[in-house]
This record gives sequence, C-alpha cells and structure tokens, in this order.
Amino acid sequence: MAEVAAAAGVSQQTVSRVLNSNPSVSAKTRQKVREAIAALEYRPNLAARALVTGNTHIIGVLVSSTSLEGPSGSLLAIEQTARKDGYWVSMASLQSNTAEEAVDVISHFINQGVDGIIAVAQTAVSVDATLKAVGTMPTVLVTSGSVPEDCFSVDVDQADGTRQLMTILRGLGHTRIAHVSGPALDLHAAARLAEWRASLPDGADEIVVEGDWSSGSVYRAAMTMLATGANPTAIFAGNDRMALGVLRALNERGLRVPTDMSVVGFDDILGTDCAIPPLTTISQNHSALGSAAMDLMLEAMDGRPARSVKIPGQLIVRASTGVPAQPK
Amino acid sequence: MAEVAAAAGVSQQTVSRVLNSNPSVSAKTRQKVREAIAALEYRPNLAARALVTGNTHIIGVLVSSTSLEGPSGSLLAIEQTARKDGYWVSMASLQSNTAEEAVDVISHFINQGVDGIIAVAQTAVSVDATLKAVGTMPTVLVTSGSVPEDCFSVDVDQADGTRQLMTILRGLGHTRIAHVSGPALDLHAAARLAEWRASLPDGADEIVVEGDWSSGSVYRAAMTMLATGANPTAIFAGNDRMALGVLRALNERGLRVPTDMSVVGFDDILGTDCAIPPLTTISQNHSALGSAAMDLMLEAMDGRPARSVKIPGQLIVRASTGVPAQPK
DNA sequence: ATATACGACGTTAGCGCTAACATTTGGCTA
DNA sequence: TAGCCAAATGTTAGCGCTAACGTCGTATAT
Repeated sequence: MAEVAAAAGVSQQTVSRVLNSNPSVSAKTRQKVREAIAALEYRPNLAARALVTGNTHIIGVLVSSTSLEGPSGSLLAIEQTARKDGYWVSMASLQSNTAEEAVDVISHFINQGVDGIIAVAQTAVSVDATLKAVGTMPTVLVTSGSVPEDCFSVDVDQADGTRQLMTILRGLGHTRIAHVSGPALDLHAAARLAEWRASLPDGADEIVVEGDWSSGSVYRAAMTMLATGANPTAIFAGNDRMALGVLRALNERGLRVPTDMSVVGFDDILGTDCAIPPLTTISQNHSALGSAAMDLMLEAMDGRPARSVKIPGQLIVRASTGVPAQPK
Repeated sequence: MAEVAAAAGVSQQTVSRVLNSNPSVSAKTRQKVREAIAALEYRPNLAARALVTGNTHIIGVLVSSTSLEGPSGSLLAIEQTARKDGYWVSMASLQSNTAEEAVDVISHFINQGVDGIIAVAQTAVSVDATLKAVGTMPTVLVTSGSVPEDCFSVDVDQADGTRQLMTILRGLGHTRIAHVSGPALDLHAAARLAEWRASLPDGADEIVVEGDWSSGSVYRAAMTMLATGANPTAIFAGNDRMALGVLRALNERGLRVPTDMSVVGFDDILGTDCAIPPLTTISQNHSALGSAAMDLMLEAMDGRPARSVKIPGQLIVRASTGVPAQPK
C-alpha cells in the first residue's frame, strides 16, 4: 500500500480512502490512485483491515450434512445472497450431529471474527448447542424447531406445506392417509408428522411408519405396511426420496398410482417430475429462504428485535394424486 | 492476550507459545497459562495471527452451482476433509458461469489471504478463468476437463465409469446403445460422450440426443427419439436425473425396462435405488474425491510437482439392465 | 573454577491497515 | 486584504499477534 501511495504521490491514508470510497477525495487524486493500484497490481490485505476495523464481512454458515438436498440447497442460496450483499461465507458441515462439533465450529467462527452466524439446524441438539455457543454474536437459525423469542429464525413453512398436501388429498376424497415420517429426532420430520396428525379427519386411524429420509429404508417399511392390511388410500411421505421408495413398493405389489393409491412427497427435489408417476409435492423455495436468512442477518447485525420468518412452500400437483378407487 | 499474560504472570510471548504448542514452555507455566485462558474466556484473534504469519489456514473453494448434486457433494466432502487437516473453508458458488464472476471470487479469496484454492469447475470457461486468476497460489482443480501439465487436478474417472457401463451393456449383448448427453459445454458431459463414442461397436450408428442434465428436458427428448424409429436396445443417460426422464418416457410408451430396453445412468444420486426399476449406474465416491483434493492441496502448498488423480467410479448394477429382447 | 550449551523465558519490532486528529489549500465574504 | 470555512490531504498511533533475538539461570564438560 505504501508503494501505491508513493507511485501516486499521495499518502497511504489517501489510498485507503480511495479503497473505501471515502467521498472526500478529489476525482483527480482518485484517478491517480486507481492507476497506481492497477499498475502495481496491488491487493488489499483483508486480514489487516479486519484487525483494525473489527469486522470481516464474513458470515459463518453451519450446516448439518446428514441429509443432502435440503441443507446444501439452503447453503448455496444463502451464499449467493450473502455475496450480493457484500458478505462472504465461511462454511462448515457437521459430520456427527453432536453438540461438541457444533460448538467447535462456532467457536472457530468467532475466533475468525465473523460478523454473524447462520446455522442450518436439523435437530434440537444442534439448535441448543448453537444458541449456547454463539453468545451475543448476531445469529440466524434456519430450522423448523421452536426457538426462543429473542432469536432470529427462518424456515420453509412445514405445517403450511403439510396442510396443503392434506387439503388436496382430502379434497380428492381421501380419508385414510398414511404417513411415512423422517427420523424422529429431525425437526423437519417432527413438524411434518405433527401437522399430518393434526390434519387427519377426526377419529381416523394413525397409520405411520418411520424412515430415515432414504428411499431404501422406506421401500422396505412400505412393503411391510402394505402387507399388514392397514389399507390407506393415500400415502404422505415425509420427503420425496422416501416417496420414491413408496412408489417402488407400490409398483412391485402391483398397485397403480394414483388409481389404487395416491402418493405425495415433500421438497420437490430434482427428478421427481419424472418419477413414475410424477410426484405431487411441496416445492421449497431455497432462494427465498436464502434471501430471508440474509435479510434477518442484516437486521440482527443492526441490533433490531428478533423475528421469525416462514417461507410458504408451493404445492406442485402432478400425476401421483387422484381420486380414491371406490371400494369394490 | 495481555490480560491473560498478566493473570498468568508471564509475558505475552509465552502465552503465544502456549497457544502455538511451542515445546519450550515448561509444563507448569503451560498449565498456568491454560487456566488463565479458561478463566478469562480468552479467544485468539485469527485476523491478527494471519496478519503476522501470512497464512490463514483457510482454503477458498469455488463451485459452479449449475447442477446441484455433484458439486455440492464435492464441496461438503472437501470441507470435511479440510477441517480434519486443520483447514477451514471459505466458499463461493457461481451463479452465472462467466469468467468474470470466477475471477472476482478468486480475487477475493486472494485478498482474504487463503492458503490455497480448490475450484470445482464444470466448464472450460471456468477452468481457464481460474487458472488465469490464481497466479502462483496453490490450486487444485476438480474437473474432468484437460488441464495443463503443471496443474493439480482430481476427478471421478469419467472415461472409466463410462467404459464400465458400456462393458456391462455389451456383455449383456447390446450393440445399439443410444446416449443422452448432458449440455455440450459441460466437461463431464463431454467426457462421458467421448468415451461412449469410443466404446461403441465398430460401425455402429451414433444415436444421441442432448439434454441439460434435468429429467424434464430428457423426458421430451427421449419421447421424440423413441418416436423416430431409431431403435436402440439400451440407453446410456449422462446422469441419473436424465435417466429418470428416460425411464418415464419408456414407461409412457409402454416399453418395459429392462425387457424391451436397458437403461443406465451416472452419479448414483440418492433415490435411484428406488427408481422404477432401480437404476444401474456409476457411484461417485465424493469422500474419496474430497480427500484426494485436500491431499493434492497439501502437496501444492508444499511446492511438490503437480499431478492429477482419477477416482474410480463404482459400478452399481440394479434392475434396469438386462439382456436385449430377441428381434421378433 | 571456567567455559560451553541449552532450556525457559522476556523484549522489541513490525505485519498492513484505518480512526482520529492535524494540517494545508483554495475560494469566498466583509 | 484580512479572515474564515470547508474540502482535500497528511500524520500519528495502534489494532492483536508472532518472529527474531536477547537474557538469565542451571546443568554438563574440561
């Protein structure tokens, strides 16, 4: 920087002012400095700047990596929004979903001097660990779990999405709607399960099996369920991958979709438009979620009061849903 | 840090030595310093450390986000390996696949003082832009494109994976094997296309349609191809999502898989084990790719000579492949 | 007893930058 | 023409840390 200053015939401070777009630099000087910067291929050292200003313009983003599509979609969306707002992302994905690892990562983020932390949390454990570790750092949780009043959070509205699916199924005439849930400890799974339960017709049987988000786990579970004689007319799978497992199980048992059974999923992952048959599901608007997370981050950094945002999911109706067959 | 030194009754430098595990600190002193650190909840300022040491222990990772599964799987794998090796990841995902955006991002990484850059590049444009922008910074490319001799690179072996698929199809007796390729500018698509072409029986027709990696694009294209009377007995889709589109198109035309047509994909994305029928494909070992990328990074930082690593893909044989029907 | 070596610390300086204050310059007013 | 203001620039100090070197004391060799 000293070299640039010398080359432009000004002081270091003036170079600094040009870099920081300080208005009190004359156009002529600014021009000279710009040329010197270009000529010398000068690059500002952000570590030095961070040291003196105390902020890095870096956001730490923590994702729990257990299930791939959701969290990494959110991560990419958050990153792109952040960059548009002039922030950069330091990321870490949890391997274990232990509190310890989350705390380590957050601790590192703080040491690194991040301006804020966004945690994409799948389980109550990581929500709690995050809240303990962040201290007074501006924080936004991307989670469907319950969060304290004074905490910023954002999520795709799981309950609303579930209601949309249930509404369309009931509208078609389904009353016996089974549920294939995600892992019990997962907050998204819990939210979808709870709302499914709440949306059941009064007095309906609760036909539910638990999967681990993977299609394979559910293929086997669905085969078992179908064999037991609990005869739903529709199945609400907790995510699209599990819905694929259901579709395969139905196919192998010779049940037609939607004639013999309607199936719905959740997430609208890539490829479900070409499931056999194409799957009715809830599309998650990752980019809206990313922008919302970043908007909240800016509010948090600004010291504004905490609030929570729910992004509505969009119902995508495809061929896997239809009216139930009349009982023969 | 001065406070910690005072509390422990030692100099700042000694505290620094404890933090950096310098051996020439007596056990007793080390203990005292540790206690002072804990008592005061002292956190080292990494920006200051980076300023004086000149390295940040941060790796910049650039991913092109166009297609989701592959790059973000690699990203997560790279991050987890990096953290195991004591490095942290600063990431950016490209929205446009322009050289300009890549250069901006890399320029930022350099300003930030990253110790190295890993670029997950899908197109020749981003490979070139990356190589121009990084200068002398240690760099590893994750790409299937051709790279200069003096450049570290790693990729799942596209050609080998394609050969494995072609070998099994030919072994089953298929000679007319169509290809559904990814977008022409994509390096993975190009590599798979080239090897498919090379693996065709001599003098065979080249039946090929181009998709954009999405299942929807290919569903339509496949329908068209099937209607034209080019009658392959097997279809090699450039990725699993497009294979799903092919499966759906076949299903709607009443063709059975694998009796009337065998189908293979590439990537082994989650859910293909429950495609109808389950898909024969090549599984990409993301975690091996992540470790390899990080190993190469360490070599690059060490000034060792460049080399390229190919990670073999693993053939997963499922129900979508079988012997071709005898011509009626 | 003297020289030598080494382990265990302390002292000094500076990494590259910006905040805060000091200074200069030109333009305008009375 | 003196006086004053504001815009444009310079000067000083310090952010938190570590590299390099200096100092002290104790153990070992001669």
